[in-house]
Amino acid sequence: MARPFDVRSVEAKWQERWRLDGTYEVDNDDPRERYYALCMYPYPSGAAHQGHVRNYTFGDLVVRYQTMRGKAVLSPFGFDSFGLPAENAAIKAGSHPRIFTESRMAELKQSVQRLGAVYDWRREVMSHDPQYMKYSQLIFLAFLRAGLAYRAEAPVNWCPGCATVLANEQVLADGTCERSGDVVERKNLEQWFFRITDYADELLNDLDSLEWPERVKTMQRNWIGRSEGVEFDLVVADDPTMVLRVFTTRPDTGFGITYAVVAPEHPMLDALTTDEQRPAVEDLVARATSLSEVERTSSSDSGTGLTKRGAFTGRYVLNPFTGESVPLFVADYVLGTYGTGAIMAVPGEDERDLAFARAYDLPVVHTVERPEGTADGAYAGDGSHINSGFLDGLNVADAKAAATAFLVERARGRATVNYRLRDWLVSRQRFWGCPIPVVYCDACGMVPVPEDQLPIVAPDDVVMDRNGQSPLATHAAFRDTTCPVCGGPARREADTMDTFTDSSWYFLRYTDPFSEGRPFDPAQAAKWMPVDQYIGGIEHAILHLLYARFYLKALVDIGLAPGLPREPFTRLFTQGMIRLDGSKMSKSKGNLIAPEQYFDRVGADALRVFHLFVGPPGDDVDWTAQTEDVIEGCARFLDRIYRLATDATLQVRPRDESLDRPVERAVHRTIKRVTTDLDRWSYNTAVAAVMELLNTVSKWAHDDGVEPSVLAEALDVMVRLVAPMAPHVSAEIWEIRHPGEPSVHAQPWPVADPDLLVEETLTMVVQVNGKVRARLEVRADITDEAASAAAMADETVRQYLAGATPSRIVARAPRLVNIIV
RNA sequence: GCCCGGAUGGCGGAAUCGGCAGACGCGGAGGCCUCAAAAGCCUUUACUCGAAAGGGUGUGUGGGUUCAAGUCCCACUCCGGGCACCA
Repeated sequence: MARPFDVRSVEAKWQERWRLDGTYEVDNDDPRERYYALCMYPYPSGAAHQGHVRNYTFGDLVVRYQTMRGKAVLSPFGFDSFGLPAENAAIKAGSHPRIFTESRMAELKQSVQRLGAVYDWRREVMSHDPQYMKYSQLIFLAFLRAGLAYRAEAPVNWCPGCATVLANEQVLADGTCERSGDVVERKNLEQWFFRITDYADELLNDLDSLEWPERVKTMQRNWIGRSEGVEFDLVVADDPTMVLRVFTTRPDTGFGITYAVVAPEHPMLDALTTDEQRPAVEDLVARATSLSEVERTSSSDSGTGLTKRGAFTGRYVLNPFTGESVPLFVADYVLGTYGTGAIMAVPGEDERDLAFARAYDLPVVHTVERPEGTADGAYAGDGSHINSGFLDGLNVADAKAAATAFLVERARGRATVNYRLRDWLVSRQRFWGCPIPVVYCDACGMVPVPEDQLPIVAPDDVVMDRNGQSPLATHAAFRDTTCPVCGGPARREADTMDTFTDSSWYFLRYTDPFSEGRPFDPAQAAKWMPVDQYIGGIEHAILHLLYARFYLKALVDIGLAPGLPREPFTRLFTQGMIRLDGSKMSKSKGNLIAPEQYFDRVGADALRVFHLFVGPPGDDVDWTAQTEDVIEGCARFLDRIYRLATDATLQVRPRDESLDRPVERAVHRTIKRVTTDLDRWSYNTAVAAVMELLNTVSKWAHDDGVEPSVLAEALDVMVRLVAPMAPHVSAEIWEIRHPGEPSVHAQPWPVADPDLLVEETLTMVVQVNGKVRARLEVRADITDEAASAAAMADETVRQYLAGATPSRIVARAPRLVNIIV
């Protein structure tokens, strides 16, 4: 393409100028209204790909737009620089993860700068920076003091081939290791946890106040999985001293209990098992625990989607409602980790219980009357109770209340709430992460590292091989230390923290990046928090966003963040993915389209406009053969603005109201459209609106000649409207048109003149029986009566009426009249 | 299996409150400029019947509400994403 200007040198020139000017560096005491715009900090996987480009294009548009609206915009950048890929690459190359990480950060930074995205680089944060680690560890210790961090045994994915722990995403759907192909086992290890479940209710309730996409809020609600129910005791039939605690959300169906189930992990299982049943039970337990979690839950059959495996324990328990003895089973469909690890089974109203009852030939009693024609499966809906003694005739809600009262009185029951959410397991048996700052002393036990000894940094001289243990566990100089309490020999914790802990507070460090002695000064953070606009991928809808919300609430509660809001991100926008040949574009899939070639060929501005224009920002983008053409079209659009705005050859003529007024109206309508579109995340239509304006102005200028003041106003507005979208070319045009004046990016955002938004006349549609038959030019303030009269008087309309008398006329002046005959 | 999205020309998409379906762009067709090409500019482009004037049809499918439905309601099909036995 022949361009009217040298894209590469123009873009390089402005990028250099923005860097030197520091326009987008903001101080915490800036007097302007504050705005915190944030893109999720990236894992440095190398040079940027189109997903990054899309993310930072949106983010930079927000930064530049809000700056033009007069705000002090905090726009920081940093790196989620700990993580597994760098560690694996280092193992493969026999190198150090820092080397990979730092070179990749440099590449990504370079791409981001060539995109023309502007940041306050003084505030850059990297999670592997010892200065950052120091405070990640300090927060951990604060959590520990506050009782929010604790140690417990937990099962991990253990690969016998690699002799190491795998992350869930490294375990394939068939339960094997993605690297070695070995069957992954479950193994119990002592692990660190954070008590996120203490915040379950608040995390759930506060979602209501957030301007987030509904589907993200729904995903978080489901993840937390609050359910109200009753806990009560089932008494063992032949030994009233033994009771089994169960949890149910359907106490009202209690008359339908025909058996009960304990989880294979249940602590009382051994005591509950009779000698003759012990072999069968042990067999079932061995099977359930030897399988990986994936395998245990993935086997299916066609009917219910699930195969239930169980064994009779030899015991019976008493149904508290009927006093009958029902058999007690162990089955792997009951989880040890949820509720009490044991259930009452009601196959009449629960699908899973029904599947088990059918497999083991257990009786089914219906306790809720089902509507006519309901399939003969388990019925979970509302209805009148039957076969239920004192509950008969009650609906589900009333029966629940009555049954709960009954259980509270007769079976040591209590109303309770359970959550699907579990505590956050933060231990990782990894090298390339933030070490957990505790030591183990033979005399004193677990001892926190004193804060003045932070940060605990992993040594550089480690051997990155794959012998199965974290390099930290075998590195004597790191491992062996002295106890801070008694001075005796001690071992350092060899595990590192989940990298989600790093990303749970980086946005706070940005507000006060040089803070010493504490993660951030709450007074400084309070100047910016909460983040006004957070932008990132939908893939972080649950974990990252939930953990970050938990962190801030906890930091406020334990005194590290007094005065801060309890929610970090007011508005969230989740951008769509870029897909190539139907699958997500990502480094791990190796299907990246590098932006560099576009920077060289068409320029960053054209690529930015493409990402804004191609479709709704929240939708996925398919990168296809046509994409190249669309990007060129975007470059063409920018070239046309450039040519028109710098064209000195246009014919000049005197002002003519009838020619110029429509152009002025178009300009101000466009200001209105673009402004509302930018505010409602409709970037594709905002670009389209500017394209339309360009077409209008361009046609007018060429057909009618130019009235200089109208043209100047139109062009200056247009350049300001595209400034957040295509910052380089707009800055260049502005400089040509206004030499010596402040940059377009320092100009105020245009404001629409309300007088020019009011239409004097417009086109009214006349329908006959709902079909459009005529269009009339009418005054904007026409009444319904006058509109109907005008419609009836129209010659074309009369032809369609063919003399018939309308039975009804619907008038919606000034838009439409519908004549019904 | 459950939950959440989505389906509109050849393609990406627009239609903010139930009121002109297809804005804007890509691609296609024709033309201007040129020795020629590239670039640029102009016209045209949902489908269909028709020589034209003009008519008919049309927003995944089938029903419904309404003067009027891409938009609201019911049932379904297909596609994408998330979660996988949460009692």
